[in-house]
Formats: sequence, structure tokens, C-alpha cells
Amino acid sequence: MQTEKVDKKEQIMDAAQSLFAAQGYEGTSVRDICQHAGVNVAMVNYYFGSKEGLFEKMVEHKASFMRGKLEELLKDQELTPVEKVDRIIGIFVERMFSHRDFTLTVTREMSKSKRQSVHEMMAAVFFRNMSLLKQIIEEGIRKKQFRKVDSDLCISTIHGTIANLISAELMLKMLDPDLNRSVNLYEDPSFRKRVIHHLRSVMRHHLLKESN
Amino acid sequence: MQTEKVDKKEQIMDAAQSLFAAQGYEGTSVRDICQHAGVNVAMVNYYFGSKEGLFEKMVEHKASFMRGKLEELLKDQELTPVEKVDRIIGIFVERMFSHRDFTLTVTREMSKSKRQSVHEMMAAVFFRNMSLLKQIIEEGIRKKQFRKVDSDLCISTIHGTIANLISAELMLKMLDPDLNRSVNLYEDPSFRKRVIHHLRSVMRHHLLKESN
Amino acid sequence: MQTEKVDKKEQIMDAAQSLFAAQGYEGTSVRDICQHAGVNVAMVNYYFGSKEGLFEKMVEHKASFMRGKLEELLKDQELTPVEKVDRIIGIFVERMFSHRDFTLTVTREMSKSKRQSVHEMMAAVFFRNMSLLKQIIEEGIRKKQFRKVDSDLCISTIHGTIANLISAELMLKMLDPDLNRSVNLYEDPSFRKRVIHHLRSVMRHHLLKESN
Amino acid sequence: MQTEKVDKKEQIMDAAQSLFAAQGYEGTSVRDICQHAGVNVAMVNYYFGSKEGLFEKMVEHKASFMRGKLEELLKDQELTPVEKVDRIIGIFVERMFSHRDFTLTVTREMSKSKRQSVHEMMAAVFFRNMSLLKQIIEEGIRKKQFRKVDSDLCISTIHGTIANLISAELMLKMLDPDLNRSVNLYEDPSFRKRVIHHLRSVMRHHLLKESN
DNA sequence: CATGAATGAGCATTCATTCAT
DNA sequence: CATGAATGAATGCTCATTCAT
Repeated sequence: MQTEKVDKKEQIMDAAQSLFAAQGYEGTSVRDICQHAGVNVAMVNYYFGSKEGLFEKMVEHKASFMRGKLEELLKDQELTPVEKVDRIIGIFVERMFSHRDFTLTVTREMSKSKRQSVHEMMAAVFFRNMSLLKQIIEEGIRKKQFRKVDSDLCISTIHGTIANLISAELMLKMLDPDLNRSVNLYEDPSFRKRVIHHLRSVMRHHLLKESN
Repeated sequence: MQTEKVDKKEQIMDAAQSLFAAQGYEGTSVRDICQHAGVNVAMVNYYFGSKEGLFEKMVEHKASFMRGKLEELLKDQELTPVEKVDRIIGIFVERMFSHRDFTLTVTREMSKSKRQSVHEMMAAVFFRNMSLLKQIIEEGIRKKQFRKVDSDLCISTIHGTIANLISAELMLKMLDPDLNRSVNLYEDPSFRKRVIHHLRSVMRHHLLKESN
Repeated sequence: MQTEKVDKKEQIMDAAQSLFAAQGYEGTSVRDICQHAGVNVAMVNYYFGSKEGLFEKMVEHKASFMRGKLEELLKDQELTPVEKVDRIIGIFVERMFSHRDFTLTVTREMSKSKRQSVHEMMAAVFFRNMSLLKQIIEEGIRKKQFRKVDSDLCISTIHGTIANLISAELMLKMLDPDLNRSVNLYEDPSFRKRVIHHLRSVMRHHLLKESN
Repeated sequence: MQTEKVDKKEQIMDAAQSLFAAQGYEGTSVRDICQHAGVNVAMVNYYFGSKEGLFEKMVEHKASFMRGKLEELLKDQELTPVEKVDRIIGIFVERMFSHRDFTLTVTREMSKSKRQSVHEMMAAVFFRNMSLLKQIIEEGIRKKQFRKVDSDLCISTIHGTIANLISAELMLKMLDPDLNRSVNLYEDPSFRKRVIHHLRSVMRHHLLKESN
């Protein structure tokens, strides 16, 4: 079946994504992935050529969710720069939380020197999204609506805050024991709201010449 | 003899730290570490019991640099809360940049489900420092000098920004090509100043009721 | 359709022959063969039952070139024994050089203990040709034209010399660097002539009671 | 123990030699070799780096028996060229028969294109011995004791005859059923004598201007 | 306290083959 | 008669660890 085939490849990529997130790339064996995906060990090499090929294809496939909306945002003439930043923060939090396995994996593997090509591919995927944010901030500065902030480091602040919340779940729950109430913190709408509100507040205070 | 032993242990931990940072925990073999440290393969198990034991001891040993100064800071009655935050940002940037191998490793391995005990130990190490920062922020709120901000998420913003700068070096250099000039970005004093200034500015705008 | 099938079978056997010669039986994968033959992986098992079946069928099919002329030679009453030996040497050199891939493969695989049936089949193929040569030599001895030579070992000398030239090409070119001039040594008529002349000379001196 | 260590390496090389001879290089697995040698699978990689490394080291180690005596022979001023050839034939037959596993393996693997370095190493090993024989024949020609024969092809005749007898044992026994009497043909002194006598006779008739 | 040798489990990958269509 | 997908066993090799000294 056509659908069957697609399913197997996707099953493998799904299993890979969650196992890579939980155990890291090297900490996850192909056997592990195939067992979770319910397919034969040889299928990974049959479909993806190698474990590394699977990783690359998985990143490419899963990264697609990030593309699209951001470009529209940039072109929208109706929105003010601060509204754009507000929206971009919302999109980032929603997407990175929804795809936290992917976020975790990419964040972690991006800083390794092994597998240079994968490394660069991931940097490029992120770079694309991040440079849009940079353009929006610089647009705000040009329009004199924003202070002359360090746009590159603003990106690290936004992205770093969200990534940190995902990777340091345990520490976060030690700091705020209330968070243990949520069965799944990142799917809890009130937590998402809290994070979005915090980040928007931080950025508004930082970017706008007169704080609200 | 006594010093010899200590040296070898330290050599192993040094080699482990930099290799774990570059290749990850599972991506680094005990043989690799021992070869870099110039010691016999059996030494790791001899001294540390296991590879995992080495990791744990290495984290404990290398984490010591984080302790000390922060407690003094909290007790210092002369400093205002905002001055404390400024100082703490300076300390964090300097230390995390100086010990970026350690930061990278801990950030990455902290989010793995395997090796639960290590996981918890690392969270505890970080928690200790982070909760001091939290106390300072809440002290500022109590003294009506700060807005009623989300202190837990402020910690993620500070820590996440710095960690992001360390782990996403490649993407950062794609955003700001000027950074390629530095041979070693994280040792470059002007870059450190830039980061500290950005973070202090972000936090001051966010925390203080009237922006400077 | 009918021709298509035959073509595909032959394509597979052709690819198999040259790959087995270059890499050995075990060193060549069914996928390799099918890729070179431009057919589906499953075709080998479909047509030949198994890789071993392909090997057997290929040997049988390719061995046909050896049959035919030799029987006529034996029956020819006009030719003297020494003329028959001369001719047989010519035929062997021409054929073994022209089909050096086959010669190489058979020579190599004949001495393996695995795949007993293949082993015996190949020995039988060769035995058939070699026993004709033996009969001719013994005819010469009977007719008192030849010395009482060791006919079995004469066969090894003729066959072994030619086979050695094919399998030790590299060493041969080290001994006589002039041979590097030929792009394809075994297709070079002057080299063939040289080998035929050498072998005829060796055998004439050995067989004939008075050397020419 | 010092002796123990040497023993294990040698045990592995011994097992490798006989299995490579029986099944070919690719047809023999490292597990197979280690099982026969009574050692752990990892020892091959520990001692020899890889299967290929084992092959190379084994060839180098086992080839040593060929060196030594031949050089002495060349220098011996007392012996006439024909006596030298007689002796060299005796030495070759004795050694190649005694080390028929090695002979078989090298003959077979020498003609493969994979593993180029091994290929060249083996050609060099053989070349060394064969070029000595060439020098002796050319010395005989220079001294007008031999005909102007093709010295390069004479080498193929001598080496090829012996190699053929080793690799085509089955066909040989079909030609001369008497040979089935010997439990181990190649260790049977009468067969060795027969082969030596044949080859000396062939070469004497071919080389000497007046046949005996 | 130190080490080279050794181990067995596990790794990613490839194999010849078979299956469903 | 033909095929792309799938399989389980085997491949060479590396791993963290242990052992004998």
C-alpha cells in the first residue's frame, strides 16, 4: 500500500525523534528505534541509508512545521513591529513546546563537532527562522519604535529562554513546586500562557522606548 | 606519589570534560578519554568505578567554581537588589563562558532520561545557584524596587540566554558575521562585555519600575 | 518477451562472471551483480534459485566455449601427436586468455571446501578437457614419438603456466616492466604469441626424444 | 606470560591461515577464526586492528619461510646454473607443498582488486623470490650454458605447475586415481619426488642446449 | 596503586533471501 | 514472469569493564 510505505518511514522517524530526545543520538541504538517503530532493523538502512541519514531526514522532515507562518508575518503591513514580536514569541513558544522532542534533540546535537554536515544543516534550519526575527527587530529600530538594542542577542534571549524551559524541566520544578501539578507541563495551556506573557513582557520592556 | 594520583585523576577529568563537551557523553569512549589524558584504559574504572562514576565526579568537581561568591552576594547588605542582579549576571557570564565545556555538557546531558542519579545531581547543582538568584529577585519585589515579575522564568531567561550563546555558536556567527573575527569568541573580552551589557539591560528594563 | 528473458539471464551471468573474477564469490553481493546487470535484486533468486545456483549455472554456461574443438583434434588422423599438442596449447592460451575472468574465478573457487557440489562440477568441467590432452600425450608415448613423460603433471604444467600468468599479472609486470606498455596484456597478440611459443618450446623439448 | 601472548597471536594467525585457505578471505568470518583459535572475538581487532590487518600480518609472518636459503643459493660459486635451478625447484616444491594453505590463500587473493595494499604486498613477497630464479636463469644464458629462453615465463611455468597441483587436487585425482591412496598427497614423499623429478626434467630439457 | 590483556555484550550495517502484489 | 518492500541472520568492529599480575 502507498499509505503503508509512508507510514513505516514516518513511524521510524517518529520513534527516532522521541528516542533521540530522551537519550541523545549516540545513546539511542538503531535496534531501539526499530523496536519502538515495530519494524525490522534493516529498514533504517533500507529507507535512510544509515543512522545518520535517518537523523538528517528526520530533522528535515520535522523542521517543516517552523516554516511558513513567519514569512507572512514579516510581510504583513498592518502590524506594528511590537505586534510582530509579540506574535513571533507566541508562535515560538507554541511550536517549540509542541515539538519539544525535536527542539531538545536539535538544541543538543547542534553543538557537537562530530557529523559536520548535520551540524551545518541544523544551524541553517534555525538560522532561517532566527534571521526573520532579527529583521523584525531591526525594522522596529529603523522606525524609531525600538531602542537601539542588540538584535542578535535578543534572539538568544528569546530562543534560549524557551529552550532552557524545555531542557531544564527538572530544575524548573525544583524552583517552582507548583509546576509538578501538571501531568504534562508543556501541554498545559496556563503554563504556555505564563511563558508567553513573561517573554512578551521582557521583550516589550527591553525594546520599547517608553515602558507600558 | 600522592600528588601523582591526584594529577592523574584531574587529567582524566579534564580530558573527560572537553571530550564530553565536543562529542557528548555517549559519543565519547573511555579509551578516548584515557588516551587524551595519557593514562591506562583501566584507570577510569579504577579511580571512578565506571564511566558514569567519572561523569558524576567530574560534574561535582568542576561545579565547585560556581559555589562561593553567590552566597556572599546575597548577604551583602550594602548592595541594592538591582546591583546584586547586575553582579550575578556578570558572574554567570564570566563563569559559564570560562567553563563553556562544562556548561555545554551539563546543559546537554541534563535533559536525558538515562542515568537518573546523574540527572538529579546536575539539577541540584544548578538549582542551588539559581535559587539564590530567585531569592534576590524576590527580595527586590518585596522591597517594592522590582515589578512583580515571574522570578522562575527570569532565571530561565538569564541562564537560557547564556547557554544558548554557547551552544549555538555556529548560528550566532551566521547572524553576525563580525563574530568570526574572534579566534575564540568566548574568551574575547569585548564579546563578554557585550553579552553582559545586553543581559543587564534586558533585566533592568524588565525588573525596574522606572527604566533608566 | 522470450528474448527479453534470455537477455536478462545472460546479463546477470555476464555481470556475475566479471564481478566474481574481480572480487571473488563471497566478495561479490547479489545486489552488486543485479545493479551491474540492470535488473531487480529478486531476479537472481527468481531465475537461478540462489546465489550458488547462479554460480553453478554461470560456470556451466560459460564453460561451453571449452568444449567442441578438442574432440575433433583427437580424432584427426592426419595430425602427429606433437602437432596436436602444439594446437592444444594454442587453443588453451587463446581461450583462457579470452575468458580470463572465467579462468580466474574457476581456478580460485575450485580449491574451496564450501559448496561441495559446485566444487565437483568445476573439477568435472576441467577434467574433461584435461583428459583429452592426457590421451594425446599418451598416444605420442605409445607411438614412441614422445619420451615416457609424466602425462598428468604435464597437464599441470600447461594449465598451471597459463593460469599463473592470468592470476599473477601484477608480479609478472614487476618482473618484466615492458609488459606495462600493453593496455590489456591478455588481448595483446604479441603477448599471446610469446606465451604460446614458450609453452610449445617447453613441451616440445620435454616430450620429443630429440630436441629440434 | 610472554609466551602466552605470542601463542595467542600465533594461534589466531594459524587458524586464519587454514580457514582462509579452505574458504577464502571473504568466506571466512572473524568469529570463525576466533572460535577455531579458542580466543575472544575482540582479540583480532585488539591484536591486528582489523580482519584485513590480520590477513596482512599473517601473510608477512608466514612468508618468512621463503626467505633465506635462496640468497645463499645465488651466491654459491661452486654450483652450476643447472644445479641451482634443480635445487630451487626442490626448495619450491618442498616449501609450497609444506605450506600449501599459505600458497593457496596467496595465489587466490593475489588476483583480487579489492584491498589494493594487501595485493601489492603479496606481489612484492612473491616477486622477491621469483626474481632470484630469474637471475639464475639469466646467469645460465650469459654463461652460454642455457638456451636463450624466456626467463619470465619459465618462472610462471615452475610456480604455476606447483600452484596448479595444490589448487586442483580434486581434478588431479580424477586424472590419476592412484593418487587417492595417499591420505595426504602433499606430505607423501613419493609424490613430492615425482613432482620434483617432473619439473627438473621439464626445465632441464628446456634450458640445456643438449638434452641429457 | 597500576597495567596490558582479555571479555562478552552491543553496535551499525549488509547479507541472501522471501513475500505480497 | 517481475518487482519493491521486507526479513532475520550474520557481518566486522567497538564498547565499558574486569582480570591477573
